[in-house]
Amino acid sequence: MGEKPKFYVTTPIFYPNGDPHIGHAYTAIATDVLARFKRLDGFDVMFLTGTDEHGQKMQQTAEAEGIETIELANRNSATFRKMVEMLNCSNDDFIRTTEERHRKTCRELWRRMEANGDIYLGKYGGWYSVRQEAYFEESETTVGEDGVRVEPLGSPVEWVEEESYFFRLSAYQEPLLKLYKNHPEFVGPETRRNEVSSFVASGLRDLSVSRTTFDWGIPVPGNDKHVMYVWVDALTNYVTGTGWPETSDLNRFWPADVHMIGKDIVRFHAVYWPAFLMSAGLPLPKRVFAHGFLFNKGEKMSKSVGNVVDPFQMVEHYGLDPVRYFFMREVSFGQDGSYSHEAIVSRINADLANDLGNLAQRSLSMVAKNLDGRLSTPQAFTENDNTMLAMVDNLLPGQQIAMDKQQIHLALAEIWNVVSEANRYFAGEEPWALKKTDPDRMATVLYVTAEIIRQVAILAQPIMPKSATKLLDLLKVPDDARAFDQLGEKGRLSQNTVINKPEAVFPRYVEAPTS
RNA sequence: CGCGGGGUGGAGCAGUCCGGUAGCUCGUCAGGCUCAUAACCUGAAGGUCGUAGGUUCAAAUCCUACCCCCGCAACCA
Repeated sequence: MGEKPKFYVTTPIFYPNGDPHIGHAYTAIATDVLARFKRLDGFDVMFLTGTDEHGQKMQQTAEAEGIETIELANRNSATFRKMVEMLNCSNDDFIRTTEERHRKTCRELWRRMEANGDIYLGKYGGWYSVRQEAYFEESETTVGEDGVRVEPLGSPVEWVEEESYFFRLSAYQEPLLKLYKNHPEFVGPETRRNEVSSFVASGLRDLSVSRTTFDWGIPVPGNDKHVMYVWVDALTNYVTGTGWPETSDLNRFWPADVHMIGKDIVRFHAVYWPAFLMSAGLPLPKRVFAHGFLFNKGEKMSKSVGNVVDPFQMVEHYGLDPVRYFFMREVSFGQDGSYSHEAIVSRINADLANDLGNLAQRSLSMVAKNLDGRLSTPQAFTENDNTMLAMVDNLLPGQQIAMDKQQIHLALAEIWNVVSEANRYFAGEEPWALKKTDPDRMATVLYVTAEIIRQVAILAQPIMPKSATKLLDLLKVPDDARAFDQLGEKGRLSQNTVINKPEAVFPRYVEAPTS
């Protein structure tokens, strides 16, 4: 037997300056879906997530709360970890940038970049916004009537000069452009690649990569006055996860196959990160995929508008699998999307309860009532049966293609297309009428339907692990027969499987009385 | 002249690169079925594809101008 191909996928590490919001959950769910899909598809998978705990904002927040920064980090990191668990993410590790292993990796990466001549000491001066944690060009700032100079978003800026190490980003313009050209799949979706590539083409300035104005970070090797710029620190986590520079059996996972990110941090992942890696002489990730933002009824969520949705509450309210399904199905992955109570309820009831849930219920309950739960095919398949079966049997290749391009919504649409077809098939065959006229034919129709449910459930596992498991349990599919190699004819439900009376797997969402 | 995305039946979207009967989901209306989670199936109504020009035998699709909406503008998924 051959070695399994490896697949390494990551979420961005979350900045635990505050509580997790729906966007964090969205990224985590999507990444989990990919990881689970690949595992079921026979890959040796590593899925990493975690928290990015350094930087001035963390230090300031802690000061404001009157606690040690590490206490804040511990507390908030734990909340993010809880969120990931609550979402039933199958991450293999949860990294914290305050861990010793990460410090080691960062410092080694820095040394490599330095040894390669890409790090030099200089002076950085500019209009600095504490709130944005960023410098601005003087031309970007304006002086208000109160005499206070502010950046475009309105936070006050002050003139700051500090000694800083710089990374010779300018030297990587050509290599980066070549990367985008030779590996167009490096950044997805395409619109993001165009953005990145035109940004790089417009010229790159060297990047300030250290700070002396605070100390909550990883010290620069050989100069303790400086701590590393948070993005050098944060991005490196992906390598830390594979044990580098120590020799480890995890080393095999680098380079990452996909970095899943939100569109706001494309530049860091698609420009800075590959540049850092080239400098340090490490292989580059295969792909960076940026998804869009989620809007609450079309409005950007923000604390001031008060439409921020807490993922814990959302899942509490609708249930985890419905939420996972909703986000993966509703929005074209990669584009911005919108969510609302109405849209969620509609998806839950139409797709889950009515289409898939009810298909299982209507067919399996007939098996329980009329066949003592026994699945069998007393007759040869008709043309209809074969057409229907062929449709499910052939789902996998399309799923693989869609998932490799992170087109999760398309993968789901294809599955549900089969579910709809199965409902049509069922209605057309009228097994309830066959009960009286041709019981053998009825049994065959029910078997075919059960077989469709089996395969749909197997394919739905990445999206809705718990619910899909329930369906497979109902069908008495053995635990070791639930991977994708069991799809198609090979894994057909065994004759004379005896199932129990089915229970509803996807209940309808019923609006609570408003009073 | 900052950059980008978008304006398609009541709602949300696909189609636009590679012109040629305008498609999907939800909703609405009518019918069917009764196995099932008041679910399922069939059919129908409903769009001058933002506006105005142009190219063409033919434009949602290409070109020009304009209007409107929404994001972003070096560190918030």
